[in-house]
Amino acid sequence: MRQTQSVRDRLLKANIKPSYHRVRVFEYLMATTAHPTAEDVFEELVKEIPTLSRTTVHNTLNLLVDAGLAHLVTIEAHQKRFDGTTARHGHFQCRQCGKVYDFLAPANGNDPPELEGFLIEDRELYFRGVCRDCQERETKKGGTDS
Amino acid sequence: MRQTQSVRDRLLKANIKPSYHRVRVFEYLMATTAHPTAEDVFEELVKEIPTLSRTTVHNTLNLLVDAGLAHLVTIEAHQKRFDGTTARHGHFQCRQCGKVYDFLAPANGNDPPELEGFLIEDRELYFRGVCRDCQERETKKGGTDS
DNA sequence: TTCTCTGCAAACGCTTTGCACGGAT
DNA sequence: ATCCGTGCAAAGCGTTTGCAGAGAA
Repeated sequence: MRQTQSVRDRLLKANIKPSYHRVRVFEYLMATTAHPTAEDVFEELVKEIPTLSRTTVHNTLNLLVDAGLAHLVTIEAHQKRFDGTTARHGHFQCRQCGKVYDFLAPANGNDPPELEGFLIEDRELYFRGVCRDCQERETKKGGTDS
Repeated sequence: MRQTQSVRDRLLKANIKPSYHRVRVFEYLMATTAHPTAEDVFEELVKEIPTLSRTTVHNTLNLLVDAGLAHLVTIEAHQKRFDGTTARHGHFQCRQCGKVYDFLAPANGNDPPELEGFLIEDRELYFRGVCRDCQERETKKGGTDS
């Protein structure tokens, strides 16, 4: 419950009233590494909060992103994914299984010279390809594709 | 017109029949640095090809991306942007004016160790913040926000 | 003739908006 | 009594799909 307390404080600092729903959404987001979509968050939380609505989840997630408390992951074009981690890191999405992996961003702090004078607030590194599991699956199958 | 020729060749190599529409879409994509959306491409090309339809533009852009001839830029969640450049580079989007800037990716060839064994086919670097122009605009205004 | 590119219109999926209810202060 | 978080339903927006017509080989 003390985590809840710190969550409340962080919301308060961001001028977001820490209602029960908002606290739960924020907690869930920080606890998971699955880069959930708004729908994912809703489906998980509605189990324990049956009256929860999608609108509230959307509202809350947008509030969190606007306040800088959550990250927007746009590695897929048709939907928003959210990330409660504020640490700088990247995402890899496998084009076969669709899974999104986290990785720590390489520690090359230097930003490109073209962006001198730009205020950089957010850095996202997106890699796409085929994950190890899917490659092994391919290898096992060999040329069995007829 | 010789560029058209090379465009045709590249399409042919990718097993895409170089129809007139497809050639024009691909040419346009390679000529611009504006990271157009499908709608942008449509609105530009429909001026010279009045019978062009959005469906064809979408189809063609998806073909190009699947063939690796174009890049999908998902820096915004609600729409797809396309990029005809195959060179490794990054994008910066200003949260005030919405403009997307290109920059050459920093030459940090080393990929994160967590992704060892992963087949990395595509690397995208997305920065968000406030561009120089918008910062200057803010500075000029000072506290004039009423 | 056959193949497939094209285009219209409708369907689709996710997000946002409008509005009214209800709890908290 | 006022404020504002909440939830339902509908609208919105860009993308995809189904199907029929036209053009190329």
